[in-house]
Amino acid sequence: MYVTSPVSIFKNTAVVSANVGVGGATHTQPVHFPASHPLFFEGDDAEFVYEIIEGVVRTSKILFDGRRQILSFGYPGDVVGLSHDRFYHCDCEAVSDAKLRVHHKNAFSTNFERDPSFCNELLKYAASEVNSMQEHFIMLGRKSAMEKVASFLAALMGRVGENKDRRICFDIPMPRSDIADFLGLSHETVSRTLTRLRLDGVIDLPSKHRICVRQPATLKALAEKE
Amino acid sequence: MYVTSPVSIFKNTAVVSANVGVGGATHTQPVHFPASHPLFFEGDDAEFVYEIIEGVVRTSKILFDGRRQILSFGYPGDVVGLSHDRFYHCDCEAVSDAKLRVHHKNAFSTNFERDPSFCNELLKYAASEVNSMQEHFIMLGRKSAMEKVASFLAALMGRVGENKDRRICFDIPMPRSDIADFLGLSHETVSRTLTRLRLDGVIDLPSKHRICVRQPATLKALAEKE
DNA sequence: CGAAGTATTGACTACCTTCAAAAATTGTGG
DNA sequence: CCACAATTTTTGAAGGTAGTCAATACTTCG
Repeated sequence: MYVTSPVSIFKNTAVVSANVGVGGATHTQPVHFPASHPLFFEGDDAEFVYEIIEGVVRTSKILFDGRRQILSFGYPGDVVGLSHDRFYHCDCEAVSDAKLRVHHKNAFSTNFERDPSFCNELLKYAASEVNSMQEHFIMLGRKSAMEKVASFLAALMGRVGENKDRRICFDIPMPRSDIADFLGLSHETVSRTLTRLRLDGVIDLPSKHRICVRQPATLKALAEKE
Repeated sequence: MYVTSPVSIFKNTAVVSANVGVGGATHTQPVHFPASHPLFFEGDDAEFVYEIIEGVVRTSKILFDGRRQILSFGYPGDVVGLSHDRFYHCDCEAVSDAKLRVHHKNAFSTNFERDPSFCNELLKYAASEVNSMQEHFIMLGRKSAMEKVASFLAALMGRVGENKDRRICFDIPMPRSDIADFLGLSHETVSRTLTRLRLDGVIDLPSKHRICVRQPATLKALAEKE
């Protein structure tokens, strides 16, 4: 009935992200961005659109007193940096080392005129983007810490998880504080919740940046009910 | 630098809302919906798009156990019910008595093909919609109860406030529980926070559904810092 | 006027945050 | 390659903000 893909919370971007081919854009060489390197800042001239080839980026907004809300994690196939006006509306940095294809914004807008169906396609992605953001509203507004963390892990599991002897494993390239700022929690609470999941036998933590899910069904259940 | 309008949090809709003219649609008579009357439910066939002429509607999502997150309040000029697929992705009800113009979805999609600039226009609105939703992320994830309520009142003030002998007054058609579910709070906390604002002399509450702001500057300051 | 729904207020509780310190990991320069 | 510094993560203890439960007041509506 409800057709949101489990990975949707990772697709949000600067303004609109679209997991679509960038038809007609010049094929530039992917550019390497080292971990923590900024792509752009809020208020900058929105000159470029970034297509993520490899690695992970984060988009965020900062409040005057330093409080931060991470809006999205961008994974390969996602696009960040689209804007409805001249400016970027959030900060964006590489989480891990990343390879990005950099397109000039005009490569997009001229496409709209040449190819109306491309605009239509983008519009659909924008709509599903809005839809996935609405899911995140419930997460931020109405879920407990355990539900938030479990939802986050379950989504990552669905998107980048790989089967390894009965467990579903994946990397978590971002630090705990990023997860915290994405879920509206403190990094201590994220850490404590992960520990509890580990002690309960739901997950293993072979290293700080790697998670193996022993009980996927339990994790999914926790994502909706604690 | 940041070009979000202060009213933006009220524009979010079922999937995409657009405060734009519905060019080319047949001009049907506005239909009256009494207070609390549902427009559509999540999962329903997304047959119609609703243009709000008068009154207020709310869009929401319900969790399995009854927890609710209100996604948006729709005011005159807003459009609700657009979907990227065949189905609605949230519930929608009239908050107060409302007059709505009901368009068949085809009136929109055929427009895309006839008029590419209409699609482009819609895309821009979708992008600014995403932008305003991102503001709401910070609200839900990182703001205190006082900041949330103050932000909400400040936004309403900017959108529908009217000057009355040195105060800015406006109606609040929705019950406290709606405000609570929009801000991710309990209705008791909303009530307590309004009382505190009243005792502090920032607002008057001439009736349950009416607010007069005595100190607009203070209110705006509280919206960002408590 | 009485009933039902909504709003306010109070008391208590709990979840999460904050502050603090220790442990683990990562990075750097010799 | 190791030692040391810096950062990140974990864990602990204490406290606060907001939630829950409950009772009362207020509105609205039949």
